[in-house]
Amino acid sequence: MGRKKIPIEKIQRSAHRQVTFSKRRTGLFKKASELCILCGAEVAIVVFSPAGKVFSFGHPSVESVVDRFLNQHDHMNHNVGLINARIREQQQEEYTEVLNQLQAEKKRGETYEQYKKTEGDNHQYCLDAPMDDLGLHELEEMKRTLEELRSKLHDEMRKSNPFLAYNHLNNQGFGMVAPFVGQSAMFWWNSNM
Amino acid sequence: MGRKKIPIEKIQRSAHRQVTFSKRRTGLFKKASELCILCGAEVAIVVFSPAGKVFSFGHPSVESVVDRFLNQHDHMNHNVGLINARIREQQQEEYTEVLNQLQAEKKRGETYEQYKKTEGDNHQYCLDAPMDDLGLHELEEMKRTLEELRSKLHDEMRKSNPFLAYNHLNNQGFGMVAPFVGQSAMFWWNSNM
DNA sequence: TCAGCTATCTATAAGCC
DNA sequence: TGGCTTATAGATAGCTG
Repeated sequence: MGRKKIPIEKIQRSAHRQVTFSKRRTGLFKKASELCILCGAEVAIVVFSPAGKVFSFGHPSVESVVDRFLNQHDHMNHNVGLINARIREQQQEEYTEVLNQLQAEKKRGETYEQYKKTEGDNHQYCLDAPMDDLGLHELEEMKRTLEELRSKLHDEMRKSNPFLAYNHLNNQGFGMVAPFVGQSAMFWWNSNM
Repeated sequence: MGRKKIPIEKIQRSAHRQVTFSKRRTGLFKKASELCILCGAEVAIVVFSPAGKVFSFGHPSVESVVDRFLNQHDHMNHNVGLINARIREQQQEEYTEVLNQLQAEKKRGETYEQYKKTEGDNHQYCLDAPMDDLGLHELEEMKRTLEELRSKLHDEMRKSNPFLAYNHLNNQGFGMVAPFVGQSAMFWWNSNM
């Protein structure tokens, strides 16, 4: 692709190889995200550069997909894996985020604008709204909203109520999205797990 | 790509979506293999179709790459976990004190008993239930439930999956009740707080 | 390193079997 | 389903600043 066709064999020049690695890795992740959006697939990608640097892409997260792959017959591990996966979603490699931002900027408008209009500018989302149809843009926006909200709450709690601030720092409770519950994302916990 | 440009959003027609999924999955794996060959990278990809069918690509193998990924995350996050544990310890004292203050503020009511009856003894709570009427007792019960859950999960994870156990010990996630959000209590978590 | 810039090359959306 | 074909959209190799 590009100015010349190159043979599919190891690129000898190190600098050249590094550039190609970056570009193609980005392209690979973009393709993966499109596959997720277009087809509703779940995808996890882990890439190690020759230098040993790691990059990953995951939807809904690397861990959830990998765990499902490794433990398809173990429901306990599956559920626990999902919990942890959701918790760690925000630790995604920069690529996922950057990619989403890029897409958000490029594709801003259309569906997203409509969606935002109906939601208004209050940046409030109903958490039990159907999630299936939300695309990356919306999810990204929602994530930002949650982060903002969390930040505000954190500050608010600290100055108004030490107990809540404590909870924030210390409680071990789990919040989890249970995507398998149905069309709605719901937050729940259960002591019998 | 192709005859027409299509928007990157979920394809509605099922048959069409299935075709696109197959084609793009093939393309994704091809891109991945080229990345491996051209740049000497290690790549693992796991894909679940909406129907739940799994496909994977790995070089040298999915397992080797995933293992490397998981181990690396363990190491990276280990220290963070230690720090957090210490923070929690330091907050313990304050928590106890403030809890007493909270007790003074909260009133108990029959609502709790009714609520508990309808829920039965399974210790399962639906988080989108109205929370406004929950008093201190209820909150404490919830807290105990969460602590039990955490403990069980911890044990379970330790014996079943060192990686997950790691996650549990170190995750920064939290569940919290946000009484001011509205009539529903919502849980969320965040790995960065 | 790092971000554009195109000329080219590849992937693929629609069709058609 | 699963291949082909073809017209286009998208990815990217080689360069440049």
